[in-house]
Order: sequence, then C-alpha cells, then structure tokens
Amino acid sequence: MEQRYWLMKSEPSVFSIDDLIRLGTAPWEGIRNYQVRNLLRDHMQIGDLAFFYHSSCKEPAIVGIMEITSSAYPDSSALLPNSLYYDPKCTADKLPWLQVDVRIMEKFDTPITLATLRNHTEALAQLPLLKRGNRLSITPVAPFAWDYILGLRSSAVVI
DNA sequence: GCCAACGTTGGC
DNA sequence: GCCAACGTTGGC
Repeated sequence: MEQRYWLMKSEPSVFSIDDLIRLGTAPWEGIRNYQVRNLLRDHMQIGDLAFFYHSSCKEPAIVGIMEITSSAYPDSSALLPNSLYYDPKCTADKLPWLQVDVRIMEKFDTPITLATLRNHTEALAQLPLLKRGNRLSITPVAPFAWDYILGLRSSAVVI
C-alpha cells in the first residue's frame, strides 16, 4: 500500500504534542470542515505518517511525527453539548463528522518553525501549508516534501 | 442557484 | 487586535 504523508494542525492550547505523548494514542477529533472530512474518509489510510503542527500560537511549527492507526469513524464529540466540538445540527442518525486515531512517534528536539519552512519556499512551493489562504487543518505532504522537511532538522547551524 | 452577510482560521 | 482568505448560512 502506498505510503502517504500529512500535516495536521492543532492549537497547542487545546491539544498539544505533549498531550498526545501523555495519551500515546488519541482520537483526532473536532474536524468540522467537509474538505478535511473527505480527506479522512477517502484518502487517509492506516499506517500513514503525519507531521504534528502547532498553530495559532507564539511559534507556529512542526513539532513531531505521528502515525494514523485507524480508518475514519464517526466523531461523537459533535453530539456532546459540553464539548468544544459540539455541533447542534448533528444527531446520532445524522453525524457527518469523522475522526481517526493517531499515535505519537516522535517529538522533535527542535521544532521546525513556519519561519524556517518559509525560508525554503522554492523547494516547498507545493506544500499547502505555505500557500496563500490555506486554512485546512489537515493537508497532504508530498513524499519529496516530507523528506525535505525532515532534512531541515539537521541543518541548524551550531555556533 | 445567486450572493451578501456573517463566522472562522491563523499568521502577524 | 487586525485582517486576508476562505467556508457557511439564509433570503430571495
């Protein structure tokens, strides 16, 4: 089966990589966008790898790697009035939202910041994260871009 | 089906 | 807090 790669955003004030480290495996819940829902449903596979990205924070950055460990299944947080992800239009019979389970694989010693990624816009021109107007919380990462970004980890200059 | 108003995301 | 770039809603 073809290996696929993703970038998945989360606000660290809501769910950070350290939260995932504590849990080991956790549902990636709260997706409330149909394009992203369709990605989960139609293109994400067990065994895919994903960058964990911290968004809406002081230093937006890729902070680690996780593995997709389930196929898409209903996100019942939409039915819980006390949940941050409650969707009043949903019922048990009409629940369009999906989630997958993810397992932490690695937390980077040094995050790969958005600023660093922007220093490589030529090589990473096709990375959706760097494109104007990108707001999707899950986007694909081409194999070339995956390898290239991992290469940035060791490129820091030690003074 | 159109489209204006409104809500959300997310970097800065 | 600002604002660009969307997505969603709802009147018509």
